[in-house]
Amino acid sequence: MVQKNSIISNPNVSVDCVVFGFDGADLKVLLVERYGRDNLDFQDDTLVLPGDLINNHEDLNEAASRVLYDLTGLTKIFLQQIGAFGSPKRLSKPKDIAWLDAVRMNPEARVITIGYYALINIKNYKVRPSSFAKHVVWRAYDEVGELGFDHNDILDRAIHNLRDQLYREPIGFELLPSHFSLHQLYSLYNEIMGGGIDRRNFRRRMLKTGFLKETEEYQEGVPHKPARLYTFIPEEFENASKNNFKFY
Amino acid sequence: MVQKNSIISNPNVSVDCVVFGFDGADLKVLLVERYGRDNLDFQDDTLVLPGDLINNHEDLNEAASRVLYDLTGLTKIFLQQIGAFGSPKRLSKPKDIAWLDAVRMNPEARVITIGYYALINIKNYKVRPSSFAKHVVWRAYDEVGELGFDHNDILDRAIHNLRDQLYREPIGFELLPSHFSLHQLYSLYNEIMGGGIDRRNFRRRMLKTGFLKETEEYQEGVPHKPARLYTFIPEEFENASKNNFKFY
DNA sequence: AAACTTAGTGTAAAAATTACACTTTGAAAA
DNA sequence: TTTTCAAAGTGTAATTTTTACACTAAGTTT
Repeated sequence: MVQKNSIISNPNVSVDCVVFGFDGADLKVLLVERYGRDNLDFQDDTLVLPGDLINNHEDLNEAASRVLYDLTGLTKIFLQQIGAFGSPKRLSKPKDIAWLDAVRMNPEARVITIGYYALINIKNYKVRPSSFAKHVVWRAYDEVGELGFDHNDILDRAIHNLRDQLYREPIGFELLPSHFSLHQLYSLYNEIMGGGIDRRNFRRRMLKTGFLKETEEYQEGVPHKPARLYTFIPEEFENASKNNFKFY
Repeated sequence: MVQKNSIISNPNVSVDCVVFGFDGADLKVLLVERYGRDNLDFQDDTLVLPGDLINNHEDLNEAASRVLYDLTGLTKIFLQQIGAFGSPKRLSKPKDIAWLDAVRMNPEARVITIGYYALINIKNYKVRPSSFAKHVVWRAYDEVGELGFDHNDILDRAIHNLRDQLYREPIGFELLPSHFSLHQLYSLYNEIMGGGIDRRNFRRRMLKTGFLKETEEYQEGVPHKPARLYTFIPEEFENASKNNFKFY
């Protein structure tokens, strides 16, 4: 168990965030263009998840929150840890090695990253004129290609955890405005879960949970019958439906 | 996102394992007495989860496997990551600080740990005459008291993940001998899930899954009708019951 | 006024879940 | 050898949950 005389060099530890948003039709992921730390001129066209090294005295969740704050200006973002990624072979793609070289990092250097996923209401997100706004891009989940480092692995775990959690906890609201139509909610579930949800059954089931409250507001500016807007009551979830919540 | 000129000192990274076993009645956890790295004489009576710092070039899972191998002599143990624990305040209990002092570690030093949980067949476990066998103890889950460091937090996450996974994947078999009675399996589920499972319904449901195969063996040495033994067929789970598996 | 588009609604059949008690079998005791 | 003991093994009916499915209502545009 103890490993007596081997020399252990401490790895760098970073956080990387999979930020999900929903535009009404597609599940989107926030990506950034890779840049060089202390060498900001260097840049390849590789997309990566937003992330950063953790600071001393910083909680892991705090580090993830900080990354999100820098990126969006938002605090109190829904955030969930999905695990640690630490294979020494994380950085093996030629482009990754070129990047390491450009930023003068030792390719042998070990980086462990803690993955998070976050849900944000895409409308609340404002490009930050400071920071890295100009390099930030929303990309449809289906169209995310190859990312740098091992970020596709992190994304895989993130979508898996998202589906898992969406199935069992009322977290979908994090992706929507505070007042939303049942159609918006339906589209969100149907999209994330991969389709096949019955519209009528979904509606009944959602309303039966008791944690949606109807408002007196209606959709505006649509060329057809406007839908009633609802709002989510977290307390009702906590109390009433003691974990019987389930969706498809 | 980038944090320009702050000095970042790399934390130590360790793995800690919650090793579960089942003795037929209780869910057990494997604990070790804390000792001092490079100072093996120092020891307090505090129990902790088995763990170690990761080596260079070692995958996180490899590190966890190594810890388990050192402890049990077993390879190919069921192992599941449960996440990273990295609050800078992890080491705040007086005893923990005394320990850090005794082993000459800087109390400011940052340690991030990756938690795992493992399932082993308690009968296969042999105390290793080398290593730390004399300090190893199986403790009933209900009777684990206060552990050192933040290991109670890790244990909480582990039991939560175990229940979650047991509910959805056929992992209970990892805790049993390869041939087992339905009663053993029932006790295991009932114990881990916190009781209340109907014996007859459980039996029917389990057999209906199709991934239990009956053998021609029977329980021996019991003072009553001996139960038939079954065995688990992983392939049947993979193919047939495409994720429809669910228990209580 | 007609056409278009999405909102909004109910029911019946099938499947899954739950609750529940007696008979069988082998070993041990009388 | 008979009785007793302890756990093994078995089935059904009621309830609940899930699924499949199509038409009317309402507001906007043409």
